[in-house]
Amino acid sequence: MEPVRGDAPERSSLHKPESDVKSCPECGSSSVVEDLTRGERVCGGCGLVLSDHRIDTGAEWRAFSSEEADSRSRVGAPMRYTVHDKGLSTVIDWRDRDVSGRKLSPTRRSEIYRLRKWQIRSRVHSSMDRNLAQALSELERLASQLGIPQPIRELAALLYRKSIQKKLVRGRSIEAMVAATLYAACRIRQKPRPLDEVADASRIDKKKLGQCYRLLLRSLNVRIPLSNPIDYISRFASQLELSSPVQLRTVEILERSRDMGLTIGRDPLGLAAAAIYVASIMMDERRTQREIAEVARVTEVTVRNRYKEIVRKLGIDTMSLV
DNA sequence: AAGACGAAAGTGGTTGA
DNA sequence: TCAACAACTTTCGTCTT
Repeated sequence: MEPVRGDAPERSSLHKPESDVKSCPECGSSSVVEDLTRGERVCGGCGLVLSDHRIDTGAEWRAFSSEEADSRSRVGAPMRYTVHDKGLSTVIDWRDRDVSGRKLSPTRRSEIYRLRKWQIRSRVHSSMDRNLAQALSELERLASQLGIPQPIRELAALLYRKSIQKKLVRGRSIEAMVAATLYAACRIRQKPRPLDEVADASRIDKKKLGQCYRLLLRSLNVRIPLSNPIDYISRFASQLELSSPVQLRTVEILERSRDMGLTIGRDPLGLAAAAIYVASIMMDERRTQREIAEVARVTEVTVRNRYKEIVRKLGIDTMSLV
């Protein structure tokens, strides 16, 4: 397989273990081999692929000798959108000496002094950068509270930069726009979080957040498809401590429901919740409507309505459920 | 007593005149 | 800009396990 570079969306697969596993779930071996050229992490014991589609952070060129490697290498930290100057800063330090340690001439010295002054001013003192610096720290706070991985944070930061350029932030709270970009980034990467969850973690109410999110979609011309209920399953299932057979059955139910046209115009969260409810009963790991409604952030009524439809249309025997 | 059920009224967003 | 509309929520009384 070709290594994946750039920001190719990673498709979540139910059985793919999280990428930061320390030991192999299959044989227990703790030797994990990174195969960067193939973008995979492989168990050294049994060869099980622990995660694939990893982003290759290595160089995009090949070198055939160490001299060639040296000459081609470009030094510096990787560019990041979550640092307000993209991490590309070169800082002029305070010593009045050049690289070889000699004292600078007076004219050179005043020149350096001037450069340093303007570097400091231009970095933090322009209003856009001040806004950005504040927004990015809020982004970090929010993202870590929600447990959102770095690549998604980077995407959110990129979206925020774009919305500053489009002057979307003016007249709106920074927090609201940050929350909206984070919510959007999660959905783009197919790891959606309920809007309520993001709203709770920030100090923004759901309504404002929704407004900012829609504004973002319209102004940046990004087309984000409806979230897929399946993308919620593994998170909800683990919150409810449901086994993986239940998750599998849930996915099955969702796929059949989609084929029967039960999903159009329905809230993906409600569908996910209802499918989990049905599957949990079928697999004899019953959870109450209330418990499920709570993690999916919908009401019991919605769970009920969806699950009734599913049972009726898919011809699931109600008796076998009880 | 907890969970499930379903009716009725309220909410916020979308659509189309 | 406004009304109709679909989906979801809130609330509440009743039935079931």
